[in-house]
Amino acid sequence: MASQDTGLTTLDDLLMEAGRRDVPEGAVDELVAVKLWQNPCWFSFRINFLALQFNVPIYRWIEVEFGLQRVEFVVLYSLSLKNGVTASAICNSSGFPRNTISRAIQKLIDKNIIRREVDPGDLRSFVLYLTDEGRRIVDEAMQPMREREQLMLSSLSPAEQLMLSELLAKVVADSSKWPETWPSNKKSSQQTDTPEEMEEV
Amino acid sequence: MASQDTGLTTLDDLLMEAGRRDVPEGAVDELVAVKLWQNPCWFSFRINFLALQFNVPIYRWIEVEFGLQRVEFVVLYSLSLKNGVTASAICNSSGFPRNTISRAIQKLIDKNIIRREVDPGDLRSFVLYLTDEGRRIVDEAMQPMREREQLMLSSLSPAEQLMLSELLAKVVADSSKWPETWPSNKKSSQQTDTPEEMEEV
DNA sequence: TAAGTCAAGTTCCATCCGGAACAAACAACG
DNA sequence: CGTTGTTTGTTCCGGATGGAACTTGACTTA
Repeated sequence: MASQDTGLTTLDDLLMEAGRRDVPEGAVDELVAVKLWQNPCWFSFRINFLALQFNVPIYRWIEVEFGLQRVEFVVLYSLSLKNGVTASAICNSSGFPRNTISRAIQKLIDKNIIRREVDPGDLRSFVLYLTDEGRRIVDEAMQPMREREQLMLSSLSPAEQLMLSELLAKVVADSSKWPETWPSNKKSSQQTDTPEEMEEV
Repeated sequence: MASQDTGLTTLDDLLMEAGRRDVPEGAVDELVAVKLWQNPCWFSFRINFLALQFNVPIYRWIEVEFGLQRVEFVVLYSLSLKNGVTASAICNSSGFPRNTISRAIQKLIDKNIIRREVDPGDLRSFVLYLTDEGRRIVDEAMQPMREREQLMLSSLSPAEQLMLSELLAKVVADSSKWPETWPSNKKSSQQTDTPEEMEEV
C-alpha cells in the first residue's frame, strides 16, 4: 500500500521515516510513533499535532484568564500586530469563516477591547483598532505564549530553529498558489456521482 | 517590547525574519506577511496556518464525498495506520477530548465503517477495527490527501523536505515533556482577578 | 474482602460553529 | 444613469463541541 515493495528506499519512505533513529524506543506513545513514522501524510500529522500542543493549553489559559474565546483572541492578536485592518483581512490571514470572525468582533467591541471606525474609502467595511484594554491583554498574554513556543522548540539548537523557521516561511509564502477547494479540478473519479444529491446517509 | 532596541540583531529577530528575503514583495497578503515576519510567535502562527491550509479543503471534501466529520475521519485514519487500538489511544495521539472521540466512534459503528470488540485484557475498554467499508474509504481518501501535502511542499527541494521532516519529527518526539496546562508553575483558575504585578516583565 | 483510588467510556447540556441566505455598498459597462 | 455582478459584513438556525458529572471495571492497600 505504501510504496511498491521493490526493496528500494523511495524518497517518500525517507521523508516519512526522517528522524526516527534519533528517538529512543518508547519515548513517545505507541500510536503517536506510528503516526510519526509510518504515515504517508507525515507533514499534515506533524503540523496538526504541534498546533494542538500549542493551542489547547494556551487557549484554555486565555479563556480562564481573560474570558476570551480562541477566535476572539485571534482577532485581538491580529490587531496587535497590525492596527487598523478590516475583518476580511483577518479572515484571510487566519482561516476562520466570515461569520465567525464577525461574531468575535462584536463581542470584543461589547467588551471594550477593540473599537471600529467606518472606512472612509469604503462604506461597507470597518477598520479595527485595539483599545488600551486590548493592548494590555495582549501584552499580558504574550510572555506565556512565547514561553510555550520556546519550550516546544527547546529540543532544537538555535541553528536548527533557524533552519525550521526558514523552511516553514518558505512553505507559507507559497500558499497563495494552493487552490481552496480540493481535489481541484478532477471530478471525483468513480462514476455515477451526482454531487447535487448527497443528502443521504 | 520585542527585544531591547540595542541596534544588534538578536536570535529572536533572526528566527522571526527567517526566509524573508527569499520572498518577493507582495507575494502574500499583507497581514499574512506581518504575521510571518513581525510576529514574536512565529512558530505557532506558521504551523497553525499550514494546518488550516491542509485541513479546511481536505475535510470539506471528505465531508462531501463520504459524509464523515473531521473527528470521525481522524478515528478512521488512526485505525488505518494501526488496527486494534483503543479510544483512549486515539485521544492521546490526536488531541481531541474523550467525549468527542467517543461520539465519533459511535457514529462510525452505526455506519458500519468500524467495529469494536471488548478488550479481553480490560473489560472497560474496547478494541477497534476497520471494516472492509472503512478500509475502502481510507484508501480512496489517501490519494487526494497526499497530493495536497505534496502541493504544499512543492516549493521545497527534496533535500529541504527531508530536513523539514527531520526537524518536525524531532520536535514532536519531544512532546511528552511538555506540560498539559499552561503556564505550568503559576496558580490557576481561582483568580483574585486583579490582573496584577506577576505579569509585568 | 472491603474501601479507596484511578482509568476507560458515556451522557448531559449550555455553548459554539459554520453553511446559506441576506442587505448594503461598490464596480463595470452599455 | 439603470442593470448586473462582486465584495463586505451580518443574521439565522441546525448540528457539533467540549467541560463536568457519571458508570463501570481494575488496581492498591490493609
